[in-house]
Amino acid sequence: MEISKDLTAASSTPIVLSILNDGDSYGYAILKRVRELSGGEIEWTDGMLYPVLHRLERLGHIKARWGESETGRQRKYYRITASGRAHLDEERRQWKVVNTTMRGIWGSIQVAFTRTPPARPLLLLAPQGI
Amino acid sequence: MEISKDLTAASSTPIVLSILNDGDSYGYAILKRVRELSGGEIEWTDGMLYPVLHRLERLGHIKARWGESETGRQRKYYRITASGRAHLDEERRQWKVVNTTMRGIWGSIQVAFTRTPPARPLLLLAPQGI
DNA sequence: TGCGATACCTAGCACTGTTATGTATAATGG
DNA sequence: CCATTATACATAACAGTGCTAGGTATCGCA
Repeated sequence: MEISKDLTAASSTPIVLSILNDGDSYGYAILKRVRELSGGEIEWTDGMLYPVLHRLERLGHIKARWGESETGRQRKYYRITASGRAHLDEERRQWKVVNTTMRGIWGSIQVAFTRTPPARPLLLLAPQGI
Repeated sequence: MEISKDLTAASSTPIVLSILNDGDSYGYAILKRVRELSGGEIEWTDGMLYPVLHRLERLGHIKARWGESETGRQRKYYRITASGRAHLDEERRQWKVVNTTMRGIWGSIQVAFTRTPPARPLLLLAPQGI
């Protein structure tokens, strides 16, 4: 499926950070991982990904190091930083706000399934004050 | 909450089309509706909204007509077109693909909460090897 | 009279994905 | 042995778009 430019722009950073948050990776592998995670629906180009990686590195959200594959190929591995994790958290919060808002407009179907918490939980594992 | 530029760009079109899909409206009212729908989290500026409306009109997704408020103020009302509804459907599909993908990565970070209870929970406070 | 809310509009800036192109190596198939 | 594909990284020019900052105007209220 073709994803619009704007949606790609909005999702590329949190997706890359999320992938790196699961473990170090490199450009080509990230492209394949995105395709895999989306069930083949999202197809990124390398010309779009590399500038994203360079920008994230410039901002200090990820750090690069050169490494070698089993076959001897040079690879540039990226690792998420503490700053990157904080940024990812912020992006996730924003994404959820927007997603919730949009689903609110779309979904007259969606029923809020709020459940009143029990007045007295069966197990008081962490009482306040401790 | 501050929503990033990219996320705003990606969500502005489907949000505007969704609001107009619920009924005709005009610029200033759309701004208030977005704030209301998001629970006050999304604050659009008019300088951002009007170009969006003009673009959607140029693309044929909405149609404008001048009207009058109860007080005699001039208002530019917008109505969604058939083309606009089709575009909205397409945007929703894309949004869902991306959202599902992102939730997939985020979910993998969290610990899976399987129904299978631990064999001896009380005694497994420390993993083997300690 | 002054102020905030209502109601619309636009120019220039900065950022970013797309497209196209370049470089190089390893594996595969004929 | 050679051609093709996959792997692996990089950048320049282009086009689209929100943001900032500014402008115009009416209405209700104190």
